[in-house]
Amino acid sequence: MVRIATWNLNSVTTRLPRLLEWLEDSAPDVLCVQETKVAEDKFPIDAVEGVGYQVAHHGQGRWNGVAIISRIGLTDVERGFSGQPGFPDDATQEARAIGATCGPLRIWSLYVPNGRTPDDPHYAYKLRWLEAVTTSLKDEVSATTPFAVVGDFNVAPTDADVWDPADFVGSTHVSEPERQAIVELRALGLSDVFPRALKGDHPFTFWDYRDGNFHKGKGMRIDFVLANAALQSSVTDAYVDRNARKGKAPSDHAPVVVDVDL
DNA sequence: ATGCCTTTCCCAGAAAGA
Repeated sequence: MVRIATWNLNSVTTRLPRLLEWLEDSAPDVLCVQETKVAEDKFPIDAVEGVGYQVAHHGQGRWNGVAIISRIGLTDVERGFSGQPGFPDDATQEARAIGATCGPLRIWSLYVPNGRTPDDPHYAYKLRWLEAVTTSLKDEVSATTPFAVVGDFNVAPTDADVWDPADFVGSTHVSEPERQAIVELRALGLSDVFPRALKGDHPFTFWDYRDGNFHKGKGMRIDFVLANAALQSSVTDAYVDRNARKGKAPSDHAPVVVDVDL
């Protein structure tokens, strides 16, 4: 069994104790993380290596930052992808994508731009970014090698992926162009590995810190695992670990866990 | 209960998140 997971940490520095605890408790073989919020060389690699993992990090100072944490090998690391747009211009690149080979698996950890509001330049950037990552990955998705694109996509693929669609009219994350961009990404031959919810009917992965949204069940499913046929056919279980959203100083995202029998 | 926002810059308050 190989356990794959993705988790937006909202600062690896602040979340380090919880990250180490979660690695020990959940024992993923490969964990992709987002929003490390530290410079490339400031990731707490020693601490993570201390619990038996290798780390590849693509970071920048204050925002963004993605990493792959693996205990089944970590080779052929790629930081960013060819044709990756930047913001506010392409000369200003952000650390939002890292790819690696972990044992039998090729995997990418993505942190898709937020978009802010539909009339914000950041929204157009988000759509360009999704189109570009799709183009870039086209040649890498093979039917036979297990392959996954995981992370924080900042898109709720359907109305069932937000607590109340009425609250999202005119917002980002649910607009048709964003959802279509995810459809196009899946059209490379990737399927959305739909997780079990550990509580309730919706496997939400994000709850805003504000207004007690977690307490009120106001979540969104914006983090997911897209798997090619070779990986999808091997899935034995998938769930959102909402317990990781509880307690003191949690991230605002919960990990998505996928077990495969390769 | 799962609890009213949190993190970064850095030391004050703005920017960002989604």
